[in-house]
Amino acid sequence: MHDPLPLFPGYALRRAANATAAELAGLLSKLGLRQSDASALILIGANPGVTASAIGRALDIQRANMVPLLKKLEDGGLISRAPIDGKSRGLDLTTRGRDRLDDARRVIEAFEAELLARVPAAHRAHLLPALEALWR
Amino acid sequence: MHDPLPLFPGYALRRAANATAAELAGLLSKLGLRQSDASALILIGANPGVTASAIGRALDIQRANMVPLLKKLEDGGLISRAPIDGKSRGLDLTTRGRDRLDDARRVIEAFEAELLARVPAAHRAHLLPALEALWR
DNA sequence: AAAGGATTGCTATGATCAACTACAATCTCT
DNA sequence: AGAGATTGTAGTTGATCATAGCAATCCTTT
Repeated sequence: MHDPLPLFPGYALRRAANATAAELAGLLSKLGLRQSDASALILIGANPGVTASAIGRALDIQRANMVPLLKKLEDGGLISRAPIDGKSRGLDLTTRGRDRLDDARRVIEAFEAELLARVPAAHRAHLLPALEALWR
Repeated sequence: MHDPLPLFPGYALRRAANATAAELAGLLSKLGLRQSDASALILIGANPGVTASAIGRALDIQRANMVPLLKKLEDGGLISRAPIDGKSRGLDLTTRGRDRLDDARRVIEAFEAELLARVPAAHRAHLLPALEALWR
């Protein structure tokens, strides 16, 4: 069957993203995390006391959709919230959350390394700059 | 706010794919098409008489989910189905479907060209090969 | 030619995810 | 003090995708 689609960079981009996202999701699910969970943990770990809104902005997740995400993390004992002022609450990792983040980071970094290894050496260094140009 | 995520190629890949997919979806919606619709039209146009299952395999869409997709295209008068044998039906573009495909192709090709133009020339030629290595 | 297994198209259902609206409380700027 | 923006939350909706099951048909092997 003749299939011209893979020649479109945009199509290849979507297929590659879907395929790799599915792989990573499978790995993270063993830790009980989705990608958005892991991303949030990473950001909270790197920015103790950050607000839910700020995380949402960084990850392009609507404020409203942060609610169930953070609730799950809190219910799982991974994060805690402490009032900053009357309306904002700062997010922090619990000890448990820090451990889980360490696990997730190991999984993610191994996976990212494996991704790069798939790319022929001649193209490898160009991937990230090219993607950033598309995104930002 | 400190955000280490964009340094991960896999993360940049997902963000770039989401951003560009949203842009393309906006363009195609003016034609009343989603990406999967347009992809199906392209494949049917390139392979007259192809079956629904074959399209699904090429696009990684489950057999069951092809049903409403093709139904919409047929209801819109873009494709027709003719029995191949007792159980398979061959898909073809109607005149209307061919016209719509031409429109879609123009939109997509202009968009793909614009995508490539965003990528600095030094990286441009490396993008497609790198993506294919990740995907296949 | 008969039979077992695979394929096709379809129905129906459920899970998941993200977008949206709306709202009250609070902050910030002038 | 007041206007406008921001924060967190609830609730709803729509789109997408996976799954399981089914009847009809096909293909291959014996």
